[in-house]
Amino acid sequence: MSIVIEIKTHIAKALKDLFDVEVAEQSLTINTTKPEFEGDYTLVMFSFIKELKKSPEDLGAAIGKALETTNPEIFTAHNTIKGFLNLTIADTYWLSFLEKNYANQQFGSSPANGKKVMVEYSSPNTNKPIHLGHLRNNFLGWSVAQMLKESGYETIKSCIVNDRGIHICKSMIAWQQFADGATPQSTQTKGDHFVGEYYVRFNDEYKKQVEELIAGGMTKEVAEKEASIMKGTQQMLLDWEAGKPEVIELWKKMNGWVYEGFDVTYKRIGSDFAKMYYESDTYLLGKTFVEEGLKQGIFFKKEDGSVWIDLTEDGLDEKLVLRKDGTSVYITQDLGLAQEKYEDFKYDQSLYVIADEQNYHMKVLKLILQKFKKPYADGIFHLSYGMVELPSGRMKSREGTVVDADEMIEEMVNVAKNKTEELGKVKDFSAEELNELYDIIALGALKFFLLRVDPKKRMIFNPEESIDFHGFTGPFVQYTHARIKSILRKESEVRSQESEARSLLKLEKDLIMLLEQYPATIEQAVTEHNPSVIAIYVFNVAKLFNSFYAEHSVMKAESDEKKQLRLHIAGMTANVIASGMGLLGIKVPERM
RNA sequence: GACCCGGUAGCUCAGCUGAAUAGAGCAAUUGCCUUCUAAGCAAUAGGUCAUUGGUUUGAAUCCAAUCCGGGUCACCA
Repeated sequence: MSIVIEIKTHIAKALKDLFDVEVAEQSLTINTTKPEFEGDYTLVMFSFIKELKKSPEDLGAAIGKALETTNPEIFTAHNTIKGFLNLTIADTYWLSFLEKNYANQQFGSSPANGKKVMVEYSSPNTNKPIHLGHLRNNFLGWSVAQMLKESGYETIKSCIVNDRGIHICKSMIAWQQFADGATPQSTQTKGDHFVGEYYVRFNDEYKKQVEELIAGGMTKEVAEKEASIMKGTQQMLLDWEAGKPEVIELWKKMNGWVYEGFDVTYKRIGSDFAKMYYESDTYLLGKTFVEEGLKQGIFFKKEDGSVWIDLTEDGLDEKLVLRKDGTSVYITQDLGLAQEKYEDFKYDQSLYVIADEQNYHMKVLKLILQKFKKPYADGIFHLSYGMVELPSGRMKSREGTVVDADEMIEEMVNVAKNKTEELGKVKDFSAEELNELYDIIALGALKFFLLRVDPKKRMIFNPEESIDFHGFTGPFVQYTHARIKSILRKESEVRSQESEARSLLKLEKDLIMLLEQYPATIEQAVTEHNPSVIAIYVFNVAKLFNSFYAEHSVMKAESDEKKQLRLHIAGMTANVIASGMGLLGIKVPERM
C-alpha cells in the first residue's frame, strides 16, 4: 500500500473517530508538502472545514494529534498553516520501506490480473519507409504494451500491414515503367527505401502528366483521372483483385523487398509483434458485417446499391460502409478485423495506436460495433496520438519533407559516438561493446524524446537542432544509472544486512520518498495510457539522485551506517531507473 | 458551415479530476572536476497561464463567449 493511501485511510478514520463524519478516502486531497514548509505530505482541509464548523488551526491540530497518537510509527509531527495540515512521516517508516525494497527487482510490477489486452501499433504501408511519425507510434505502442504487462495484463502486440490498395499499386507501376529491372541488391539500397523511391517517382510522373493534359486544354479534375499512369494503376488494382499472376508476382516481389527493409529497422528499434495481420488477407472480412447489418436494420441500402449507417442520432453523420460497386471501404475492413482479432484472442481490451487524424473514424468503428452488440465493442480503445510536425508544418512523404527513421537513427548514433569519444570514459571497450553502447544511447535519446511528451499532443521536431543529450533527456537518465553502477561496482560487497541508520538527511529522505511513488506512478501511466508520466518521473528520480550525489558521498560516508544506507538508496535508485526506462523500451548502460 | 483538439518563460514541454509565491529542460549569465563518472551540481535572470466575463472561500485548471492554430466531416487509406 502506498504511503498516500495509508495517510488517507488514517485520516478518514481520525475524522470518523473525532467528529463522527464519513469522508470518502478518494475525496481527500494529499499533496507532497511544498519545500518552503515543514513536513512531507499535506492534507488540504478546505473542503470539509466549513462542514465541521471548526477553525483550520483547531481542526489541523485535532487531526494531527489523533494521527500521532494512533499511529506513532508513521506520523511524528504536524503543523497547520491556513487550511493546510502538514504531516511529517517518521524516518523509521522510510528506512523500513527502503530495507524492504532496495533489492527488489520487481518493485513496481503487479501480479497477473487475468485480463487480456491487444495492442495494435505500427501499421506500416508497404510503399514507403518508416519516418519519425511512425517512430512515435512504434515507441508509444510498445511502451504502453509493456506498461500493461508490468501491471498484470496479458498483452498481445499486433500489427496490421497495409500491403494492398491503390497506393501500393502506384509504386508497383512506377517500378514496372522506370526501374529497368533494378532491385535493392543491384542498387545497394535497403528494400523499403528502394520501393519508396518508386512511390515518389510515381507522384512525379503523375504530376507531370496532369500538367501536360491541362496544358492541352483539359480541366484539372478530368486530367487527374485521365493521366495514363493513373489509369494504369487503377487497372493494376483490378488485376490484383482478380488475381492476375504477373501482378501478384510483382506485388509479392516488391512487398518482399519492403519487409526485408522493415525487419532491419524493427529489430533495431525493438518493435516486435505476436501477431501480424495483412490487409490483403483481411480486406474482404467486413462484408459479412454488411449482410448482417442490413438484416438487423442497423445498415440501410440506397437506390444505387451502396450501403450506409445513419449515425445522426449519435451526433455523427451518415457513413458509407459498402460502395455501390460492392467493394468494401476502410471501415468495413476494420469491422472485419476487429471480429477476427476477437476470434483469435478473445481479448478484454483492444487498443489501437493510431494518429489523431482518425479520431472520428475510430469513434464510428466503436459505435458500429456497439450497435451490433458485440461483446468486445466496449473494450475498444483508440490510443490517439498527435502528429510529429516540422517547424514548417506537417511531414508529407510525397513532398519529400519526411524525416526518415533510418537516417535519424544513424545520425543519433553518430552524435553518441562523437560525444563518447570526446569524453573518453570507455576507452577500454571493444569495438563491439562500443557499438552496443552507441545504439543504447542513440535510441535512448530518440525514444525518450518522443515519449516524454503527452501522446495526445502534437509535437514539433526541428531537424536543424539535433536531439539533446543534456537535461530532460534519455542520456541524462542513462548517465545517472551508469554513475550509480560505478559506485556499486567499487563497493561490490553490498552487505545485505539491514542498515542501522535511524535518521535521514533531507536529500536521503527526499529520494526514498520519490522512489516510494514509483508503483503509483506506473498505475497513473497505465490508467492514462501515457508513457510520458514515466519519462517525467524517471527524469525526476535521476535529477534528485544527482543532487544527492553532489552533496553526499556514498563511499566516504560519515559513518558505516550511512554508507550502508546510501548504498541501499543508490541501489534502489538504479533499479527504479532501469525498470522505468525499461517501460519506455530504453536500455540503460553499466558504463558510459 | 458543423464537430473535435490545442494556445503556459525566447524555444520545447510539465502542471488541467480546483488549493500555499505557476514548474522543468534548452538557450543566456555566474560559480564548482587533487578523481564514488562534470553526459553532472549549484546559483541568477526569464510569466498579463491567448482575451473577456462567470462559478467558487480559492481558477492556469471548471463554465460561456471571442481571437488564433491544427484536425475531421470522402463511394481515399
